Amino acid sequence: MPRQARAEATVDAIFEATIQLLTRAGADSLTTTRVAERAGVSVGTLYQYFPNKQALIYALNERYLEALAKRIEATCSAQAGQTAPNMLKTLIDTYWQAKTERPEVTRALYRSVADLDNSALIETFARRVDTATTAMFASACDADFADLASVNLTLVTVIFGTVRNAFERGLDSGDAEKLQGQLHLMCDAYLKALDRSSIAQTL
Amino acid sequence: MPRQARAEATVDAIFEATIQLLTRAGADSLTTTRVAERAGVSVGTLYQYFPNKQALIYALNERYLEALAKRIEATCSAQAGQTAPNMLKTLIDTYWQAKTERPEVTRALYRSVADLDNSALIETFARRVDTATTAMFASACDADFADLASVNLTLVTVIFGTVRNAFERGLDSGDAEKLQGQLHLMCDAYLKALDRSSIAQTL
Amino acid sequence: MPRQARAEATVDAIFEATIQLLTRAGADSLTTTRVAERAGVSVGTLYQYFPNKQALIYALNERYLEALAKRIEATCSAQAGQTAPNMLKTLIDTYWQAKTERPEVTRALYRSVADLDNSALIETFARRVDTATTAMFASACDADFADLASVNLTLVTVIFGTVRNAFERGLDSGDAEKLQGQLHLMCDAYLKALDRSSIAQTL
Amino acid sequence: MPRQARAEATVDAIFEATIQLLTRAGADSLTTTRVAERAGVSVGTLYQYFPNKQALIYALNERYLEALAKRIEATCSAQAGQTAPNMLKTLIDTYWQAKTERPEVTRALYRSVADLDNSALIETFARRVDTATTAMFASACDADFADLASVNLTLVTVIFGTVRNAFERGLDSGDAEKLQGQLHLMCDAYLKALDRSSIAQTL
DNA sequence: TATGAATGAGGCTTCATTCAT
DNA sequence: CATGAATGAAGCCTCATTCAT
Repeated sequence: MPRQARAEATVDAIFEATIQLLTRAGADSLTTTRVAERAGVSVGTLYQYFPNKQALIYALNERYLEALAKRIEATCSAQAGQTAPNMLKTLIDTYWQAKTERPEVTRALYRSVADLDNSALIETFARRVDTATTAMFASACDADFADLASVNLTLVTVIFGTVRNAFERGLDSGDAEKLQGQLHLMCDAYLKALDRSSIAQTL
Repeated sequence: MPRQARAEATVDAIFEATIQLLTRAGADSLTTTRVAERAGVSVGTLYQYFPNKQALIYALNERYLEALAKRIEATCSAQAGQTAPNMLKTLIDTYWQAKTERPEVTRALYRSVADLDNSALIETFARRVDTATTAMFASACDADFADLASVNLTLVTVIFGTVRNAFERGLDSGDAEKLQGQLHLMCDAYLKALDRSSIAQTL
Repeated sequence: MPRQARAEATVDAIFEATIQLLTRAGADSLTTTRVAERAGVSVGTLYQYFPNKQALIYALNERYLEALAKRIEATCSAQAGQTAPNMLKTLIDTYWQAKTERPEVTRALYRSVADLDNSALIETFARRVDTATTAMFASACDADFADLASVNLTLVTVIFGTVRNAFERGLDSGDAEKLQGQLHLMCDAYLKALDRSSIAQTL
Repeated sequence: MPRQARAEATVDAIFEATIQLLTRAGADSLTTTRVAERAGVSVGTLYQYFPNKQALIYALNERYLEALAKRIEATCSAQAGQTAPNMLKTLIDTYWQAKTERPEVTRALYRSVADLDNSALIETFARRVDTATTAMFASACDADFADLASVNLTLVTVIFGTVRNAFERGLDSGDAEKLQGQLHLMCDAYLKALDRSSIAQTL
């Protein structure tokens, strides 16, 4: 147990140090020596846990996406059986919150990814999220989607994309809040439009 | 003028070489020597045109965003006086097309930006686009927006964000097309919803 | 005794692992950790038996040379009182066989010696061999050497040197066999020439 | 010309520095930084001429063997048409001299080779030498070899091997001289023995 | 003005060795 | 006695940048 625990603590410290360096100074100042130093371990130790620098960055992103996916899955479970607008609202707010609560971390991770083949990571994340949100939307008490897959893809892509773009633009909090509101509105409108078109198809 | 022309050709060659390297092998293989080599000039010459490597990447992105902004501005001018749905459709398709027609270049530039303070670039780009799209929407023959700034911000952020996210997910062309259609639908629905709510407010 | 036995087994395992690594991958992949791993013990244990890496390699060579010396001594004892040509033949064949029967091991040891001050080892080995061969040649029933020391040095150096050089050239087995035959011939001729010159001197 | 000349001077300096380090301190103190330092250039420059450390050592050995091969070829040409014993004497003395005149260099190169796949080098060298010595022996005015290839291989292997072994044993100059004399004797005796056996075959 | 050899700081990584458990 | 995680000095190599030609 002490072994296991210590190892975990070490890895945590390394991750934390990585994020700190990434936020403080930018991706190019991220050296393995510096990470180890700030984490309070020797470089050798770092290399005992990560075979190389890329693996460290990869693992960091993996861990972040893992946490984010869990959070979204929790949100989706909690919303099972609710109305679609409620679901949307919760999904938007959760994701927005997640990306915004530690903006430097978010930015740091976006940057760290630059020289990394993270497509596998992204795909895994996307699949998990898609599964969760699809299940949620399927359980909506007030809607029945003709093409759930398509609707789900659209909503997820729009919401996630919008949040990222809002983030990158560096909107001030006023604009951000307004935008968040408008996004709610837009997604709701989309659902209603779908409803109408599906009724039209049914008739 | 021959001097001018030669210089321009050199700079073009350097940019092209940069993109090629970025495309072929990833950001970490982008060395000034390699860029110069592929551009058919010496490193010294490269440094005659760019004070350092960052400046080169910065200029490359600047040039790309400049072209993209011009394209969007042209689209907006061309759509002046049209119906809002038409405007939306054109805007979405233009942006989507621009990001998709040379996907490796798009990806390369996304990556190149990693260790660059490109916020000024982004801001300039955003301002130009906002001006153009705002003017366009203001000229719509079938709509009159109560809070044009807000609507504009929303649409631009949603559209650009969605396209980027779609791009990053690596959607296959079928899904991409579906998504593009749904995005049209969603934006239209948003406009209609605005209309109704504005009427409601007016009453 | 169980203690003793276990220790010996461990040391054997370490030696074996060392040779395997040396054989498989070349001297630069020979790390203490890797040796321990392959030997099925921990690095700590390895350091219980050898104060440092050099000592391990030194001991390995020592052991090899010890075995080789023993083998040569045995051959020499067995040949006591025989004819000189028989002695030569046996000496050549024994040494050739010893270096050839596990060529990768031979090569591995040659390589391992690179950054080692093995002159003491070599000298000890040389002295033992010289003693044994000198005694053997002195007992030849058909010869009486005027300058036994000189003859012995010559024969031993020529034989050992030739075998090593043949080994390094990577001769195919056909050439190797031919060469071995010629070496017999040459050594015999040498003895006869000595004989004649010694008779000449006597007259 | 100045460019070419400077480059050559630089490479020479690097080689010289490498040999110095190799002789002074042993193979494991041979670091690229140290080589560059002693050669009076920067590491970067070293790496402009040699892609990595191994390549440097390889090139050093290549150059040494090239020079040695040339020297042997010259000796062989000079001896064309002479008597076989003269040839032998010259060959032995040349090789002995070459290996002995700068013993630290010889030793250093023997060691440097440890973690290098120099089989190609050795083979090339062997082929060149074999060609030269074969031609020489074929031209002997007093001998006609039934199996020239075999005789040549034997003589070359014996001579080169003996010299190396003598070298490694660290013989004092008295013993060395004696041994050299005995080697002459032995080789001559070998030739005579061949002669007799060939006559025997002819009869 | 173009060239490209030279520079050298600094990054990544390995591995012999130690020592707390 | 054995273990193996931790250490950190030190090696190899890259690459942005300069400057003599």
